Amino acid sequence: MLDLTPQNNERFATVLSLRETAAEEPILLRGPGGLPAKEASFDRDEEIYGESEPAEYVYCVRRGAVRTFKLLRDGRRQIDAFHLPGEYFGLGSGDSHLLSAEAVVETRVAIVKRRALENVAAHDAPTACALWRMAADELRNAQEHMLLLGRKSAMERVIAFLLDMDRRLAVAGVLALPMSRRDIGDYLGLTLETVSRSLSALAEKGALHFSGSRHIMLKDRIRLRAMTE
Amino acid sequence: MLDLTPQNNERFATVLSLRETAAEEPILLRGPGGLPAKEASFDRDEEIYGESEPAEYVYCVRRGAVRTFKLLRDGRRQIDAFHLPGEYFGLGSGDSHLLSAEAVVETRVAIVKRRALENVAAHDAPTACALWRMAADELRNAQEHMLLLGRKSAMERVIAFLLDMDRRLAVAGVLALPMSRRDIGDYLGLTLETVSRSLSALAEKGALHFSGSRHIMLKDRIRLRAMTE
DNA sequence: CGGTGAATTGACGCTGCTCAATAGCGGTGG
DNA sequence: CCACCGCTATTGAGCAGCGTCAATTCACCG
Repeated sequence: MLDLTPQNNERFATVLSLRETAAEEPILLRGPGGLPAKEASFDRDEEIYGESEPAEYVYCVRRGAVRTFKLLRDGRRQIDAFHLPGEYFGLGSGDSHLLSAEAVVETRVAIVKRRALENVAAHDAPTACALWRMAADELRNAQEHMLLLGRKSAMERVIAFLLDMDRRLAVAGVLALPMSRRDIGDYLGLTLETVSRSLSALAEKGALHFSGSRHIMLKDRIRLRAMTE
Repeated sequence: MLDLTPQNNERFATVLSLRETAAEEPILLRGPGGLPAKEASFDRDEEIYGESEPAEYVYCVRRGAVRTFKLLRDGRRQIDAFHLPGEYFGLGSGDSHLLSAEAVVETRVAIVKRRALENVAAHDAPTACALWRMAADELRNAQEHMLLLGRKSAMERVIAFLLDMDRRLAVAGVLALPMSRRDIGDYLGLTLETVSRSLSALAEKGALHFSGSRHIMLKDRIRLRAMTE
């Protein structure tokens, strides 16, 4: 399961931030207090950690994709974020995790011991500031997502999702989605059928093209953006 | 509007944290780096700051209540939090606010210059850690709220809201809500009519008693709690 | 190819929204 | 002290958007 073999000596320094504004962000774990990162691999749908488990590690996605989510007793699921290569997860400030995390596809992550990180932060202000910023960035995403979940229509939600994924992982204008329609629905507060119908309607209108159900090319991003704000 | 008259020399030190677990939390702005706090008052429905305004201050509620929210162009509103006495708001890590803030009722807040706070955090690890924790606490609230907005029924949302408010501001078992049904609806992703109907249904079943539409006494909190999880 | 899980599509129903009328509450002034 | 007024909350009727259930169809991978 957890493959903790020391893989190399590279540090988190090469992995800059939660977002592609990487270069300007504070660099977690570099410098004198920098911590050595190990790596671990997870299969598709494999659990990385469970809600309310003690939080032993902090993670950074290298390859693949991770979903973090909460469950209700009857099985309803809310995915609160997808974490893509270069993004951190698992760094709330409490002792135990508040969410569960699973690999969406075959995934490799860098890990660092949480306690070590906290020890550094406790007397190194720049590291602590970096943690603050990263938490604040996640908070901003959560706030935007609450607006989506509380007040947007199904079509608006799906368009917002497509634009976000397009920005974060499109290569040469093509979006290769790692997650299923069910995952998307559980992220957007919809059913998988509603997601599918919305995507079909957009394709029908020529707003996007499919090449296989998980490969999407958006047409006219400007107009799409105007439909979610 | 902003009454920045130095009111007294007390410091944020007396205001402990975002939550009632105050005593155990790190104390923002105490000690050598502690910053002097001024105070300001706002009328009911008065704007405290607007979305995308430069973030000049960080706030702590003294008396009253504050709502922070986002708007869509057509007027749809999502309130992402109510801030009650003792709670901080306005401390994302960016240069400009991500939300608007308004006083729900006549409200008094303590304020501190954001730049001064950042200057302290930049070389004082404990202060930076306190900021990290506060952002992480807000993030936890946001994650719980996403589950509510994405996956809970109207009745479950209203019950969750009542239990949360009961915990945070009930005195002698009675909840005196400062906000309108519309505010509650915009917080829960519902209309004011649905909120009203849910409350009436709960009163009908004897799960709560009204004494005036904004004074509520919950009956059997245990059973109510079982209805939201 | 063939099999299996994912995605699409259709029919129908329910939850919560919209629009509208009424009732209640709190403040104000005669 | 009570009558009035404006705002807030309640309640009702009808409807629509999205969920549910079910049947195909599609894509991926051996």
